Amino acid sequence: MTAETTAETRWLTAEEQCIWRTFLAMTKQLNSALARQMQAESDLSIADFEVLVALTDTPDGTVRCAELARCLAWEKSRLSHHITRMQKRGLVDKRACPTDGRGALVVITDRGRRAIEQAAPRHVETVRRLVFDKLTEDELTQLRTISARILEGLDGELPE
Amino acid sequence: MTAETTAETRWLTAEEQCIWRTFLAMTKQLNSALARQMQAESDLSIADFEVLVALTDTPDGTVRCAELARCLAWEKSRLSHHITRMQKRGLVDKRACPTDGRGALVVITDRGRRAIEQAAPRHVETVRRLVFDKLTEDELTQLRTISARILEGLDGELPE
DNA sequence: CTAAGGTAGATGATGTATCAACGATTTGGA
DNA sequence: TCCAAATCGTTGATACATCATCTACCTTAG
Repeated sequence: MTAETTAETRWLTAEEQCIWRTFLAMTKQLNSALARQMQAESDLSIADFEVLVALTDTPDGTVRCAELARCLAWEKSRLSHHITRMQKRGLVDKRACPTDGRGALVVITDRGRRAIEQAAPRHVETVRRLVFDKLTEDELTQLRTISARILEGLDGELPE
Repeated sequence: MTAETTAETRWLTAEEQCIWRTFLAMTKQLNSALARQMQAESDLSIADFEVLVALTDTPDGTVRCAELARCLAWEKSRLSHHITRMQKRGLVDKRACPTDGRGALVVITDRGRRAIEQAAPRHVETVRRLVFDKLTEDELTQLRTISARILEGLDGELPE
């Protein structure tokens, strides 16, 4: 219908389609399962968990918004909205930054600390059960190699 | 801090953490890259694409809502909302089901057909470039084995 | 010192996913 | 035959991600 300016499409073979569909189903269902588990057992989303992990990685549980956005690879807007919601739930708090009048500091609250201390072991246990316990040593090595190689090629595909 | 009712947590070793983080980063960035490509080149989301693929898999481009929801593994509510939006964009249409008064049929429109015929080759090309071209034959086989094994264990983790 | 340009974060609008509740219809068993 | 239960799809509420835009503040060239 439209002119093919590039070469003929290299469609996937039946074999390749099967691999691709299996891989997609696995990643999708694994993410769902991890999210469900954390929501059900700890009342946190994966995003909440990531924020809390980043905060507990520092000695005082305090991180600049910009730094947090960078290390989570989130848009600053997404972070801002998310922190607002987490603040309403009492998991984090916000403070003015003493060294930069534009800045804001995110601080983990006691409630936030209790939440992640309860969530972390259960999350790790789930990851172990669903992934690490299922694979042999060799397969884990293969998974790392494969993931790293694909990831490498994605660096050139950044959002502009 | 809280009583450990289960055994000690089997935390991930540094090695395991590295594998896990690499795997998570890969799947996340791969999904983003695929979504961005389809949005930029074909003005479709991955979800739109999946719906259109399911519709073109039938001879008349018509599928019952319930069947569509089942084969996409979507909630019926999500499908309903999504189809409404796709209908507004002229990609699909809805009809009453002649054999079941409760039912609804989703039909692909000419515009929807043109959209997927343009999108499909570009999507396949991207999948090839980002994944299949990056891996050896052996690695593809390994990826299938690994994905299948993890997926198998997830069947028991269905949403209730 | 001041004006220009950059950076930090907040906000509102839009599109999307999930959940609970609902009305309509079909189905299966008494 | 008739009613209760199950199924089908829709709707509204809520939560989340992204985009464009905005304000406040910092930095630096002049």
